[in-house]
Amino acid sequence: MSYLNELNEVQRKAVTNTDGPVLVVAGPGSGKTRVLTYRIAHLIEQGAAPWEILTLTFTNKAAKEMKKRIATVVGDKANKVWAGTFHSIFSRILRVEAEKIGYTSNFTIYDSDDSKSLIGNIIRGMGLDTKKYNSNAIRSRISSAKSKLLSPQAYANNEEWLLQDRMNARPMLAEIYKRYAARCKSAGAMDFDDLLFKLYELLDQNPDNVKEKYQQKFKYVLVDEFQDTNQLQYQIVKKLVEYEGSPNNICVVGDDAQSIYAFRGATIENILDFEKDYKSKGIKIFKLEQNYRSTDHIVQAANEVITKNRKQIQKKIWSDKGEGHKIKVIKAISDTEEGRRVADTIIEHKNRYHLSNSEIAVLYRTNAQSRIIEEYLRRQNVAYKIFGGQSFYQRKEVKDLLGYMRVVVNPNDEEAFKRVVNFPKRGIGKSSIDKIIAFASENGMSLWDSLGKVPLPAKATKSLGEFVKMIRSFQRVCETANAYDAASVISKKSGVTDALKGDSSVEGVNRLENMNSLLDGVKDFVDSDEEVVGLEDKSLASFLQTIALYTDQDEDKGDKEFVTLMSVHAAKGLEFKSILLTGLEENLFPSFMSMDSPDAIDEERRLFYVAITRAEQFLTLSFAKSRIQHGKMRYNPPSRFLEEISLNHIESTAVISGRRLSEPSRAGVSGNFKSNKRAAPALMIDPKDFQPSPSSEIKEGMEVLHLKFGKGKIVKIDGGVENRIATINFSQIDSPERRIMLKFARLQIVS
DNA sequence: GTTGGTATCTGTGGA
DNA sequence: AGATACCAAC
Repeated sequence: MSYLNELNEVQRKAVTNTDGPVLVVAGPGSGKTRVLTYRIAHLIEQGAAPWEILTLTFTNKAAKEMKKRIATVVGDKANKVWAGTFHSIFSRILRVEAEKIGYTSNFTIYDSDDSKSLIGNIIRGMGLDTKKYNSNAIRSRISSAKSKLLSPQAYANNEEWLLQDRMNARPMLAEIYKRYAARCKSAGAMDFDDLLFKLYELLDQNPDNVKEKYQQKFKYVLVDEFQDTNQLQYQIVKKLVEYEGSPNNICVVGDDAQSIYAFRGATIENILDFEKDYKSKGIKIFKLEQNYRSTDHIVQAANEVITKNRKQIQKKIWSDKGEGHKIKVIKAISDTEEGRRVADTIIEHKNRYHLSNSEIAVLYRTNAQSRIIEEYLRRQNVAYKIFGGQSFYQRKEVKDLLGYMRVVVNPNDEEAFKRVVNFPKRGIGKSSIDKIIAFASENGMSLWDSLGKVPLPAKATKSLGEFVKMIRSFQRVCETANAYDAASVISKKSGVTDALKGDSSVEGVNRLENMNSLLDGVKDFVDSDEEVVGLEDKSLASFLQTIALYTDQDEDKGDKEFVTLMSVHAAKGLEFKSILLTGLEENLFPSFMSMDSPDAIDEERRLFYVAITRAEQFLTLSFAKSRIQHGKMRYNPPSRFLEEISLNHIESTAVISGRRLSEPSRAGVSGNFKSNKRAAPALMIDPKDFQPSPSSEIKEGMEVLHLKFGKGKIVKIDGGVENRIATINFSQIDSPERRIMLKFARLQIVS
């Protein structure tokens, strides 16, 4: 058991206390994954059967990584451990038990686009105002209802929720939820929340004692990232663990300070309550506070920031890695300058500290920020890879081909049916489809089953007949063929690839390539000999269920060296020698969505905490004074989180672009990063009196007004047509001569 | 039913 | 800015 020697004392206790309930509070970089994997390995070494161990994670990647590390201790047996995401493990169980809840095992998984589209359809079908009933808002409301265990019936009887809906002028929400659930059911589809909710219902209703079956099967239950679970997930876990005579072998691992998924129903109360819930069962609690990842300036900055939050489990992370480098702050004038300077910093890190690309990551709050960074990395010839954002599976052409596969596997799948029934065009238009939908939902049937029962124009009837025939022929292929052979036939005969072959534009070629990559993906799935418990066949149905829950960061890095670009959310659980965290501005990070809620701000702060604790040695924080957001120039002040780090952790007296940052601002706010007089003078002009002129009208010699710099005279204009730069002499400020990009400038012509 | 255009709005994170 | 929704003309 040499692996026990690789652990510190607390870690070792967390690994070897295998019986009864255990809570491991694990700070960032404290060896959490090591504890979890060694604990599982230890269980197996002590005689537990691998298939009796259930380990729930949030990403496929985490599960995969864990299995790999378990295998280094116990060998191939590791593959028999049930380790996976909540969604993937539960969908495997539901596939087996589908008949018990009125589904078939080839049910479809609706992604959020499918859900949104179906909800939009229902709203329009009910004749409701699509502005009041915004399908995204409705979808997230339904999602949060499910995550709080509210079925449509329970919702309709819940005064609190109904009242909230009335106050939001959306009294029909309960009805929409009811219809949505019914439509999913007749389509043989489950959305992401259903994968949890239906399992809960299955265990709760317990047909054929299915609950006992799984209680007995899973002797040990482990949950990673417990702070990100929602009520529903916790209740399911409890159902599996709690029964008469249960040993309560449940181990949850998490860090309340890293809870960043409240927006999808996660509740920090789960980890806060866990202790209480299992006190009488002899819970043991272990706190991992030593950070093995980062040097001290980074660790202390993180501690400082997180103390500003109100609710938390007391703990203080520490490191013995030495002081390390101070945190560097980049203050950029614009988002493009930020991109340029981020790229410069990366070059510097590579040259001066000999970091390789793979040791560097650029993080941002929103995926939309990646574009500018990308541009400057390309200019500097730095290899990079963007994670997240629009995923491969959300591209139109990929969805089209997937749509065919889905209809073949489950012809009741309404969203897939709508997508492909008239693609390529075969003369089945909106009105025909609307008629079918109306008939189907009135009779509680699927669209597919309604075909032939609805009178349609002759042309539509004929094409629909051919469509049905084609799908049936694909289904026959599927009876014997594996996923790849079936997918190849479908892609050829359905006409989706032919529709693209004529398109020789760059995008067209790209689309065809994407479709081919999808086919390659099917092939990989078929050829892979990796053993996954609960997933034993290579059918098309099996492929679809796998990829529905498959996400972005699964692809291996390969041997290519690149700088990683990703959102802060996506970076959770990862670490890099150098982290560049960008866009630290109010309304961006913290997000504007969080501005009116202290709880939401706390969550943003935890997100910031997650971001900075990814860094091992170098942390660079950047913000831009101006940035194009949603097509408009925005001027956001520096993020409050920057202010929350004390200056002694920040590099070189905080001189940034030649100006001291630490001068107190005029308003008397003791902010380190609040603008001071020289950096950005207070407004000289009342915005009410200010009307910017179109930049195209600005010419040399004119007198103009600037909100902050006051009156100025245009000395000269140079630069290209698209990028005219004016040199302006502002007589009212200290250093009067300024060079201003006209396309960004807001100037009012005086004369 | 299809096509192409304009108007509108929304606007984070992700299984 | 970009996607989507809607509308008018073919």
